[in-house]
Amino acid sequence: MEDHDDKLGQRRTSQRDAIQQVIVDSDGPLTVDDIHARAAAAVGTLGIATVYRTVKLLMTEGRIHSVSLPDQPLRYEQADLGHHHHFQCRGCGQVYDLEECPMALPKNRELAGFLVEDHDVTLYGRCPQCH
Amino acid sequence: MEDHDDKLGQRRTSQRDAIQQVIVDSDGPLTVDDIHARAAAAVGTLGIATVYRTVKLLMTEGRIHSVSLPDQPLRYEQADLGHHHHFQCRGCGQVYDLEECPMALPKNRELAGFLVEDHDVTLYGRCPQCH
DNA sequence: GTAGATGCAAACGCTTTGCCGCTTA
DNA sequence: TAAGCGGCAAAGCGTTTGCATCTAC
Repeated sequence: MEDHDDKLGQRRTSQRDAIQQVIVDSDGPLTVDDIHARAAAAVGTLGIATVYRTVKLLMTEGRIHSVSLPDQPLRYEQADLGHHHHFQCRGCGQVYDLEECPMALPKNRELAGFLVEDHDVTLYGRCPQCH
Repeated sequence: MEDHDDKLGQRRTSQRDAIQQVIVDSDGPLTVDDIHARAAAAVGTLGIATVYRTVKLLMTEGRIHSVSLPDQPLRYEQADLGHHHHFQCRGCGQVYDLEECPMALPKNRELAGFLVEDHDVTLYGRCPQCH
């Protein structure tokens, strides 16, 4: 509730505030369309190009990360969530953040000759509402 | 070395043979451009549209799967590889298949209220050649 | 007042599709 | 020889960019 109060770019605008707020308030990564739809409700007009530009700006400033799931548009989430993974519900399609890390592999270990520095895990199944 | 001898679609052509062969011979998932470049070497002319059409056909017939990595074009690999995961080298960018599954989570277990049916893991680091 | 930000529409790049000639069976 | 298939070029679609207007500072 603090970091996104910093000025983004040179000027603070209601559009950028709204976009950052939407991302901070979400409990999972959002697509550009998600962000656009939610932020548009908070500001009067919001062009999709502004969302793309702001997302790109947030990316280059390192405030958000992209999250990719197979055959789906990129999603974005704040960068300071720490180590976590994602769960996509096969019922409603929503993507949630998960705190637990179900990986048995410590960092910087070797696996079959490959030096593993990092990992990405996506789980699929049913969210509490859908099962 | 057997399955792709089955006829794909109604007629067998050198282009489709080449595309299937490239996918079978690879030791990791390939992008459309990868497939195009490698298969073009085997046939005289090969339009990129043919690769897209053949990949889509292979997908709908369930012979290949798509593999997505963040901020990168989709890759494709044969479907009958069994449970496995992927490793991307941060040196050369190549994606490899890994036999071992470093997941500590059994199927159909609950995690924080979510019923986990399946998972996807991507590891990042250095391949044998790059470290 | 001035430079940065927005919105609109045009441009762009990757993927898909239409069309016609070629090739397989 | 008939219909599937491939190549080419046009169309689509999501994302980016140019430009004129607006606005934060």
